[in-house]
Amino acid sequence: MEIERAGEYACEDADMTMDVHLALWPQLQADEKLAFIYDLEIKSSEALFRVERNGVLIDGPKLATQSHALGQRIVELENEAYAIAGQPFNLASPKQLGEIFFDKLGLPVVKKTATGARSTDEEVLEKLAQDYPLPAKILEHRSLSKLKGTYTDKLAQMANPKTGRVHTHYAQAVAVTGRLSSNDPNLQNIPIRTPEGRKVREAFVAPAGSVIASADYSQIELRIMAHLSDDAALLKAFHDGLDVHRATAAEVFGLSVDQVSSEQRRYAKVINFGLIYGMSAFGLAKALGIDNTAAKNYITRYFERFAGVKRYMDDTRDQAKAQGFVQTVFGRRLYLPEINSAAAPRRAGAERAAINAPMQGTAADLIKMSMVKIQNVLDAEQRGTRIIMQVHDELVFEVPEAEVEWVKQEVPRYMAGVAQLKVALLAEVGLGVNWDVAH
DNA sequence: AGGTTAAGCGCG
DNA sequence: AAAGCGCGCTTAACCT
Repeated sequence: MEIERAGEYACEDADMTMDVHLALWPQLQADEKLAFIYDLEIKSSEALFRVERNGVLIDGPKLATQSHALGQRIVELENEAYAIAGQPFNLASPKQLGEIFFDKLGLPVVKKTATGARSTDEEVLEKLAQDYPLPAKILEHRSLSKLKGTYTDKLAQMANPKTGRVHTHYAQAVAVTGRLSSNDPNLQNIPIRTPEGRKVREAFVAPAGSVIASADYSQIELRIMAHLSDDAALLKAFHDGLDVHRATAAEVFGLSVDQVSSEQRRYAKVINFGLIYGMSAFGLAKALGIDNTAAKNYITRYFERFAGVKRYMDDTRDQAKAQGFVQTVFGRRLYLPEINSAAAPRRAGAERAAINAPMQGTAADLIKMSMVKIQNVLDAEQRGTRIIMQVHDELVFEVPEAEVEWVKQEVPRYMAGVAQLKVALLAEVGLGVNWDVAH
Protein backbone atom coordinates (compact mmCIF):
# COMPACT_ATOMS: atom_id res chain seq x y z
CA MET A 1 0.00 0.00 0.00
CA GLU A 2 2.67 2.45 1.00
CA ILE A 3 4.68 1.38 -2.02
CA GLU A 4 1.76 2.25 -4.30
CA ARG A 5 1.31 5.65 -2.67
CA ALA A 6 5.01 6.34 -3.09
CA GLY A 7 4.84 5.25 -6.72
CA GLU A 8 1.83 7.46 -7.37
CA TYR A 9 3.55 10.42 -5.76
CA ALA A 10 6.79 9.82 -7.71
CA CYS A 11 4.93 9.70 -11.02
CA GLU A 12 2.97 12.85 -10.28
CA ASP A 13 6.13 14.64 -9.17
CA ALA A 14 7.98 13.67 -12.35
CA ASP A 15 4.98 14.59 -14.50
CA MET A 16 4.66 18.06 -13.02
CA THR A 17 8.40 18.61 -13.28
CA MET A 18 8.07 17.76 -16.97
CA ASP A 19 5.26 20.31 -17.31
CA VAL A 20 7.48 22.97 -15.75
CA HIS A 21 10.29 22.02 -18.08
CA LEU A 22 8.05 22.20 -21.15
CA ALA A 23 6.81 25.63 -20.10
CA LEU A 24 10.19 27.16 -19.24
CA TRP A 25 12.63 25.56 -21.67
CA PRO A 26 11.36 27.41 -24.77
CA GLN A 27 11.49 30.69 -22.84
CA LEU A 28 15.12 30.05 -21.89
CA GLN A 29 16.04 29.18 -25.47
CA ALA A 30 14.27 32.21 -26.91
CA ASP A 31 16.33 34.68 -24.88
CA GLU A 32 20.09 34.73 -25.26
CA LYS A 33 20.68 36.22 -21.83
CA LEU A 34 18.44 33.78 -20.02
CA ALA A 35 20.14 30.93 -21.86
CA PHE A 36 23.50 32.26 -20.68
CA ILE A 37 22.36 32.37 -17.06
CA TYR A 38 20.88 28.88 -17.31
CA ASP A 39 24.13 27.61 -18.75
CA LEU A 40 26.08 29.35 -15.98
CA GLU A 41 23.96 27.67 -13.32
CA ILE A 42 24.52 24.21 -14.80
CA LYS A 43 28.27 24.76 -15.00
CA SER A 44 28.29 26.25 -11.49
CA SER A 45 26.56 23.18 -10.09
CA GLU A 46 29.36 21.02 -11.49
CA ALA A 47 32.02 23.22 -9.90
CA LEU A 48 30.10 23.35 -6.62
CA PHE A 49 29.93 19.58 -6.45
CA ARG A 50 33.72 19.56 -6.42
CA VAL A 51 33.91 22.26 -3.75
CA GLU A 52 31.46 20.45 -1.50
CA ARG A 53 33.24 17.15 -1.95
CA ASN A 54 36.63 18.73 -1.17
CA GLY A 55 35.46 20.16 2.14
CA VAL A 56 37.72 22.21 4.40
CA LEU A 57 40.13 20.84 6.98
CA ILE A 58 39.36 21.94 10.52
CA ASP A 59 41.85 22.12 13.42
CA GLY A 60 39.73 20.36 16.03
CA PRO A 61 42.10 20.75 19.01
CA LYS A 62 42.38 24.49 18.34
CA LEU A 63 38.60 24.84 18.42
CA ALA A 64 38.42 22.76 21.62
CA THR A 65 40.88 25.13 23.30
CA GLN A 66 38.85 28.12 22.19
CA SER A 67 35.59 26.52 23.38
CA HIS A 68 37.09 25.90 26.80
CA ALA A 69 38.30 29.49 27.18
CA LEU A 70 34.95 30.86 26.02
CA GLY A 71 33.11 28.57 28.44
CA GLN A 72 35.11 29.86 31.40
CA ARG A 73 34.45 33.49 30.56
CA ILE A 74 30.76 32.76 29.97
CA VAL A 75 30.39 31.28 33.46
CA GLU A 76 32.14 34.32 34.97
CA LEU A 77 29.78 36.64 33.16
CA GLU A 78 26.76 34.68 34.32
CA ASN A 79 27.85 34.97 37.96
CA GLU A 80 28.54 38.69 37.60
CA ALA A 81 25.11 39.16 36.03
CA TYR A 82 23.36 37.24 38.82
CA ALA A 83 25.12 39.43 41.39
CA ILE A 84 23.97 42.64 39.73
CA ALA A 85 20.42 41.34 39.19
CA GLY A 86 20.21 39.96 42.73
CA GLN A 87 19.02 36.59 41.43
CA PRO A 88 19.96 33.90 38.91
CA PHE A 89 18.19 33.90 35.55
CA ASN A 90 18.68 32.63 32.01
CA LEU A 91 20.82 35.23 30.25
CA ALA A 92 19.88 33.72 26.91
CA SER A 93 16.17 34.33 27.44
CA PRO A 94 14.99 37.69 26.08
CA LYS A 95 11.80 37.26 28.08
CA GLN A 96 13.54 36.72 31.42
CA LEU A 97 16.00 39.46 30.58
CA GLY A 98 13.12 41.84 29.93
CA GLU A 99 11.61 41.03 33.32
CA ILE A 100 14.92 41.65 35.12
CA PHE A 101 15.68 44.84 33.20
CA PHE A 102 12.36 46.57 33.00
CA ASP A 103 10.33 45.16 35.93
CA LYS A 104 12.93 44.41 38.59
CA LEU A 105 15.64 47.01 37.89
CA GLY A 106 13.40 49.64 36.31
CA LEU A 107 15.57 50.33 33.25
CA PRO A 108 13.93 52.46 30.55
CA VAL A 109 12.30 50.76 27.56
CA VAL A 110 14.13 51.93 24.43
CA LYS A 111 12.10 50.20 21.73
CA LYS A 112 9.69 47.37 21.12
CA THR A 113 10.08 44.25 19.00
CA ALA A 114 7.84 43.47 16.04
CA THR A 115 5.42 41.67 18.36
CA GLY A 116 5.37 44.38 21.00
CA ALA A 117 7.79 42.89 23.51
CA ARG A 118 10.34 45.19 25.13
CA SER A 119 13.44 44.82 22.99
CA THR A 120 16.78 43.78 24.45
CA ASP A 121 18.72 43.67 21.19
CA GLU A 122 22.28 44.84 20.76
CA GLU A 123 21.37 48.43 19.93
CA VAL A 124 19.21 48.72 23.06
CA LEU A 125 21.88 47.14 25.27
CA GLU A 126 24.59 49.46 23.91
CA LYS A 127 22.47 52.44 24.84
CA LEU A 128 21.57 51.15 28.30
CA ALA A 129 25.21 50.21 28.92
CA GLN A 130 26.02 53.93 29.08
CA ASP A 131 24.04 54.27 32.31
CA TYR A 132 23.82 50.78 33.87
CA PRO A 133 26.27 47.92 34.59
CA LEU A 134 24.20 44.86 33.60
CA PRO A 135 23.74 45.44 29.84
CA ALA A 136 27.48 45.27 29.14
CA LYS A 137 27.62 41.86 30.82
CA ILE A 138 24.76 40.64 28.65
CA LEU A 139 26.39 41.98 25.50
CA GLU A 140 29.64 40.18 26.19
CA HIS A 141 27.77 37.04 27.20
CA ARG A 142 25.73 37.10 23.99
CA SER A 143 28.73 37.48 21.71
CA LEU A 144 30.75 34.78 23.44
CA SER A 145 27.80 32.36 23.58
CA LYS A 146 27.29 32.90 19.88
CA LEU A 147 30.92 32.12 19.16
CA LYS A 148 30.93 28.99 21.27
CA GLY A 149 27.50 27.63 20.36
CA THR A 150 27.56 28.38 16.65
CA TYR A 151 31.23 28.07 15.77
CA THR A 152 33.82 26.63 18.12
CA ASP A 153 31.60 23.80 19.46
CA LYS A 154 29.63 23.18 16.29
CA LEU A 155 32.31 23.10 13.62
CA ALA A 156 34.30 20.48 15.50
CA GLN A 157 31.15 18.37 15.87
CA MET A 158 30.42 18.61 12.17
CA ALA A 159 33.83 17.56 10.91
CA ASN A 160 34.12 14.09 9.43
CA PRO A 161 35.89 12.14 12.20
CA LYS A 162 38.04 10.25 9.69
CA THR A 163 39.16 13.18 7.55
CA GLY A 164 38.72 16.16 9.88
CA ARG A 165 36.92 18.02 7.10
CA VAL A 166 33.60 19.81 7.09
CA HIS A 167 31.50 19.68 3.95
CA THR A 168 28.96 22.47 3.59
CA HIS A 169 26.09 22.42 1.12
CA TYR A 170 25.65 25.32 -1.25
CA ALA A 171 22.13 26.18 -2.35
CA GLN A 172 21.90 27.58 -5.86
CA ALA A 173 18.22 28.46 -5.81
CA VAL A 174 17.60 30.08 -2.43
CA ALA A 175 18.89 33.67 -2.59
CA VAL A 176 16.66 35.61 -5.01
CA THR A 177 19.56 37.75 -6.23
CA GLY A 178 21.50 34.77 -7.58
CA ARG A 179 23.90 34.49 -4.70
CA LEU A 180 24.70 31.11 -3.25
CA SER A 181 23.74 30.28 0.28
CA SER A 182 25.66 27.87 2.49
CA ASN A 183 24.23 25.56 5.10
CA ASP A 184 24.94 22.62 7.39
CA PRO A 185 27.26 24.23 8.35
CA ASN A 186 27.02 27.77 7.03
CA LEU A 187 30.59 28.66 6.05
CA GLN A 188 29.58 32.07 4.72
CA ASN A 189 29.14 33.65 8.15
CA ILE A 190 32.34 32.69 9.94
CA PRO A 191 33.33 35.62 12.22
CA ILE A 192 35.85 38.25 11.09
CA ARG A 193 34.69 41.64 12.38
CA THR A 194 35.99 41.34 15.95
CA PRO A 195 39.39 40.09 17.14
CA GLU A 196 37.82 37.42 19.39
CA GLY A 197 35.55 36.14 16.65
CA ARG A 198 38.27 36.19 14.06
CA LYS A 199 40.23 33.58 15.96
CA VAL A 200 37.74 30.97 14.71
CA ARG A 201 39.33 31.39 11.29
CA GLU A 202 42.64 30.16 12.65
CA ALA A 203 41.02 26.71 12.77
CA PHE A 204 40.41 26.65 9.00
CA VAL A 205 43.65 25.05 7.89
CA ALA A 206 45.40 23.13 5.12
CA PRO A 207 47.01 19.68 5.39
CA ALA A 208 50.80 19.40 5.69
CA GLY A 209 52.44 20.50 2.45
CA SER A 210 49.60 22.85 1.50
CA VAL A 211 48.52 26.36 2.47
CA ILE A 212 45.29 28.34 2.40
CA ALA A 213 44.77 31.03 -0.25
CA SER A 214 41.97 33.56 -0.23
CA ALA A 215 41.15 35.52 -3.37
CA ASP A 216 38.55 38.25 -3.21
CA TYR A 217 37.10 40.84 -5.52
CA SER A 218 37.91 44.39 -4.45
CA GLN A 219 34.86 46.70 -4.12
CA ILE A 220 32.97 44.60 -6.58
CA GLU A 221 29.50 46.02 -5.96
CA LEU A 222 30.66 49.62 -6.25
CA ARG A 223 32.49 48.78 -9.46
CA ILE A 224 29.28 47.27 -10.76
CA MET A 225 27.42 50.42 -9.70
CA ALA A 226 29.94 52.44 -11.71
CA HIS A 227 29.33 50.21 -14.70
CA LEU A 228 25.54 50.23 -14.47
CA SER A 229 25.25 53.95 -13.78
CA ASP A 230 27.97 55.08 -16.15
CA ASP A 231 28.68 57.76 -13.55
CA ALA A 232 31.67 59.80 -14.68
CA ALA A 233 33.07 60.56 -11.22
CA LEU A 234 32.74 57.01 -9.96
CA LEU A 235 34.27 55.57 -13.13
CA LYS A 236 37.14 58.02 -12.85
CA ALA A 237 37.80 57.16 -9.22
CA PHE A 238 38.19 53.49 -10.11
CA HIS A 239 40.09 54.24 -13.27
CA ASP A 240 42.58 56.34 -11.30
CA GLY A 241 43.00 53.50 -8.81
CA LEU A 242 41.76 55.61 -5.92
CA ASP A 243 40.47 54.40 -2.58
CA VAL A 244 36.80 54.76 -3.51
CA HIS A 245 35.56 55.68 -0.03
CA ARG A 246 38.24 58.35 0.22
CA ALA A 247 37.32 59.61 -3.23
CA THR A 248 33.65 59.73 -2.24
CA ALA A 249 34.52 61.68 0.90
CA ALA A 250 36.56 64.15 -1.15
CA GLU A 251 33.56 64.84 -3.39
CA VAL A 252 30.97 65.02 -0.62
CA PHE A 253 33.09 67.21 1.67
CA GLY A 254 34.60 69.29 -1.12
CA LEU A 255 38.21 68.42 -0.34
CA SER A 256 41.14 66.99 -2.19
CA VAL A 257 41.69 63.27 -1.74
CA ASP A 258 44.62 63.74 0.65
CA GLN A 259 42.75 66.20 2.84
CA VAL A 260 40.15 63.59 3.80
CA SER A 261 40.19 62.63 7.48
CA SER A 262 39.63 59.08 8.66
CA GLU A 263 36.29 60.20 10.14
CA GLN A 264 35.21 61.61 6.79
CA ARG A 265 36.26 58.43 5.03
CA ARG A 266 34.21 56.39 7.51
CA TYR A 267 31.16 58.55 6.73
CA ALA A 268 31.67 58.07 3.01
CA LYS A 269 31.94 54.32 3.43
CA VAL A 270 28.60 54.23 5.24
CA ILE A 271 27.09 56.39 2.49
CA ASN A 272 28.44 54.13 -0.25
CA PHE A 273 27.11 50.95 1.32
CA GLY A 274 23.85 52.65 2.21
CA LEU A 275 23.33 53.62 -1.41
CA ILE A 276 23.81 50.07 -2.60
CA TYR A 277 21.04 49.03 -0.23
CA GLY A 278 18.66 51.89 -0.98
CA MET A 279 19.07 53.54 2.41
CA SER A 280 17.03 56.63 3.31
CA ALA A 281 18.14 59.80 5.10
CA PHE A 282 16.56 58.38 8.23
CA GLY A 283 18.65 55.22 7.99
CA LEU A 284 21.84 57.12 7.23
CA ALA A 285 21.25 59.42 10.21
CA LYS A 286 20.89 56.44 12.51
CA ALA A 287 23.91 54.65 11.06
CA LEU A 288 26.13 57.70 11.49
CA GLY A 289 24.58 58.97 14.71
CA ILE A 290 23.78 62.35 13.16
CA ASP A 291 20.52 64.23 12.76
CA ASN A 292 18.12 63.76 9.88
CA THR A 293 18.84 67.12 8.28
CA ALA A 294 22.57 66.52 8.20
CA ALA A 295 22.01 63.09 6.65
CA LYS A 296 19.71 64.58 4.04
CA ASN A 297 22.38 67.14 3.18
CA TYR A 298 25.00 64.43 2.67
CA ILE A 299 22.71 62.53 0.33
CA THR A 300 21.85 65.67 -1.65
CA ARG A 301 25.52 66.50 -1.91
CA TYR A 302 26.35 62.95 -2.98
CA PHE A 303 23.77 62.94 -5.75
CA GLU A 304 25.01 66.33 -7.01
CA ARG A 305 28.52 64.94 -7.29
CA PHE A 306 27.48 61.54 -8.60
CA ALA A 307 24.56 62.49 -10.82
CA GLY A 308 24.90 59.32 -12.86
CA VAL A 309 24.25 57.24 -9.76
CA LYS A 310 21.13 59.27 -9.03
CA ARG A 311 19.91 58.75 -12.59
CA TYR A 312 20.61 55.03 -12.39
CA MET A 313 18.63 54.65 -9.17
CA ASP A 314 15.65 56.50 -10.62
CA ASP A 315 15.79 54.59 -13.89
CA THR A 316 16.03 51.25 -12.12
CA ARG A 317 12.97 52.03 -10.00
CA ASP A 318 11.02 53.15 -13.08
CA GLN A 319 12.04 50.11 -15.07
CA ALA A 320 11.04 47.78 -12.23
CA LYS A 321 7.62 49.39 -12.08
CA ALA A 322 7.16 49.22 -15.86
CA GLN A 323 8.26 45.65 -16.52
CA GLY A 324 7.90 44.01 -13.10
CA PHE A 325 11.49 42.84 -12.85
CA VAL A 326 15.08 44.06 -12.73
CA GLN A 327 18.10 42.27 -14.13
CA THR A 328 21.83 41.87 -13.74
CA VAL A 329 24.39 42.85 -16.36
CA PHE A 330 24.20 39.27 -17.65
CA GLY A 331 20.41 39.04 -17.67
CA ARG A 332 19.55 37.26 -14.44
CA ARG A 333 16.11 38.51 -13.43
CA LEU A 334 14.49 39.32 -10.13
CA TYR A 335 10.71 39.65 -10.36
CA LEU A 336 9.20 42.17 -7.98
CA PRO A 337 5.46 41.54 -7.64
CA GLU A 338 5.12 44.19 -4.92
CA ILE A 339 6.77 47.01 -6.86
CA ASN A 340 3.37 48.61 -7.59
CA SER A 341 1.68 47.54 -4.36
CA ALA A 342 -0.82 49.94 -2.83
CA ALA A 343 0.79 49.24 0.55
CA ALA A 344 3.58 51.82 0.82
CA PRO A 345 5.92 49.78 3.08
CA ARG A 346 5.76 46.80 0.73
CA ARG A 347 6.26 49.00 -2.29
CA ALA A 348 9.22 50.73 -0.66
CA GLY A 349 10.73 47.36 0.23
CA ALA A 350 10.42 46.22 -3.36
CA GLU A 351 12.04 49.46 -4.54
CA ARG A 352 15.05 48.88 -2.29
CA ALA A 353 15.33 45.32 -3.55
CA ALA A 354 15.14 46.65 -7.11
CA ILE A 355 18.06 48.99 -6.45
CA ASN A 356 20.19 46.34 -4.77
CA ALA A 357 19.55 43.21 -6.85
CA PRO A 358 21.32 44.23 -10.07
CA MET A 359 24.51 44.98 -8.12
CA GLN A 360 24.41 42.03 -5.72
CA GLY A 361 23.27 39.75 -8.54
CA THR A 362 25.90 40.85 -11.04
CA ALA A 363 28.57 40.19 -8.41
CA ALA A 364 27.07 36.72 -7.96
CA ASP A 365 27.16 36.13 -11.72
CA LEU A 366 30.82 37.16 -11.90
CA ILE A 367 32.07 34.94 -9.11
CA LYS A 368 30.15 32.00 -10.53
CA MET A 369 31.94 32.59 -13.84
CA SER A 370 35.22 32.71 -11.90
CA MET A 371 34.55 29.43 -10.13
CA VAL A 372 33.67 27.67 -13.37
CA LYS A 373 36.68 29.07 -15.19
CA ILE A 374 39.18 28.34 -12.44
CA GLN A 375 37.88 24.82 -11.81
CA ASN A 376 38.13 24.10 -15.54
CA VAL A 377 41.73 25.33 -15.64
CA LEU A 378 42.65 23.33 -12.53
CA ASP A 379 41.25 20.21 -14.19
CA ALA A 380 42.81 20.84 -17.59
CA GLU A 381 46.24 21.46 -16.07
CA GLN A 382 45.79 18.61 -13.58
CA ARG A 383 46.71 20.81 -10.65
CA GLY A 384 46.58 19.85 -6.98
CA THR A 385 45.00 23.16 -5.98
CA ARG A 386 41.40 22.81 -4.81
CA ILE A 387 38.61 25.32 -4.39
CA ILE A 388 37.30 24.75 -0.87
CA MET A 389 34.88 27.65 -0.18
CA GLN A 390 32.93 30.51 -1.77
CA VAL A 391 31.95 33.48 0.38
CA HIS A 392 30.07 35.79 -2.03
CA ASP A 393 33.02 37.84 -3.26
CA GLU A 394 35.78 35.48 -2.17
CA LEU A 395 37.12 32.10 -3.24
CA VAL A 396 39.18 30.06 -0.80
CA PHE A 397 41.70 27.48 -1.96
CA GLU A 398 43.82 24.70 -0.55
CA VAL A 399 47.14 25.02 -2.37
CA PRO A 400 50.08 22.59 -2.52
CA GLU A 401 53.28 24.51 -1.83
CA ALA A 402 54.50 23.81 -5.35
CA GLU A 403 51.52 25.73 -6.78
CA VAL A 404 51.64 28.80 -4.55
CA GLU A 405 53.31 30.97 -7.16
CA TRP A 406 50.82 29.87 -9.81
CA VAL A 407 47.85 30.73 -7.59
CA LYS A 408 49.28 34.16 -6.69
CA GLN A 409 49.83 34.95 -10.33
CA GLU A 410 46.92 33.35 -12.14
CA VAL A 411 43.89 33.24 -9.85
CA PRO A 412 43.43 37.03 -9.61
CA ARG A 413 43.99 37.25 -13.34
CA TYR A 414 41.21 34.77 -14.08
CA MET A 415 38.87 36.46 -11.61
CA ALA A 416 39.46 39.92 -13.04
CA GLY A 417 39.23 38.59 -16.58
CA VAL A 418 35.82 36.93 -16.54
CA ALA A 419 34.16 40.08 -17.90
CA GLN A 420 35.06 43.45 -19.35
CA LEU A 421 32.93 46.08 -17.66
CA LYS A 422 33.30 49.84 -18.02
CA VAL A 423 35.58 49.67 -15.02
CA ALA A 424 38.27 47.02 -14.60
CA LEU A 425 37.68 44.27 -12.08
CA LEU A 426 40.33 43.74 -9.41
CA ALA A 427 40.97 40.62 -7.37
CA GLU A 428 43.48 40.25 -4.58
CA VAL A 429 44.99 37.06 -3.17
CA GLY A 430 46.46 36.29 0.24
CA LEU A 431 48.18 33.16 1.49
CA GLY A 432 48.81 31.66 4.89
CA VAL A 433 48.80 28.68 7.18
CA ASN A 434 45.13 29.29 7.98
CA TRP A 435 42.16 31.32 6.70
CA ASP A 436 42.75 34.18 9.14
CA VAL A 437 46.31 34.72 8.00
CA ALA A 438 45.42 34.28 4.32
CA HIS A 439 42.67 36.89 4.41
C1' DA B 1 8.94 13.98 21.08
C1' DG B 2 8.88 17.02 17.35
C1' DG B 3 7.77 21.20 14.76
C1' DT B 4 7.31 26.32 14.37
C1' DT B 5 8.01 31.16 15.49
C1' DA B 6 10.40 35.10 17.64
C1' DA B 7 14.43 37.28 18.95
C1' DG B 8 18.86 37.89 18.23
C1' DC B 9 23.27 37.92 15.63
C1' DG B 10 27.11 35.86 12.51
C1' DC B 11 28.68 37.04 7.41
C1' DG B 12 29.06 39.67 2.36
C1' DA C 1 3.95 54.20 7.88
C1' DA C 2 8.39 52.92 7.64
C1' DA C 3 12.88 53.89 7.68
C1' DG C 4 19.35 48.94 4.77
C1' DC C 5 19.95 44.49 0.58
C1' DG C 6 20.88 39.19 0.78
C1' DC C 7 21.38 34.92 3.72
C1' DG C 8 21.54 30.62 8.03
C1' DC C 9 21.86 29.14 12.91
C1' DT C 10 20.88 29.01 17.92
C1' DT C 11 18.02 29.33 21.88
C1' DA C 12 13.76 30.03 24.16
C1' DA C 13 9.04 29.78 24.03
C1' DC C 14 5.08 27.88 22.45
C1' DC C 15 2.30 24.54 20.05
C1' DT C 16 0.53 19.96 18.59
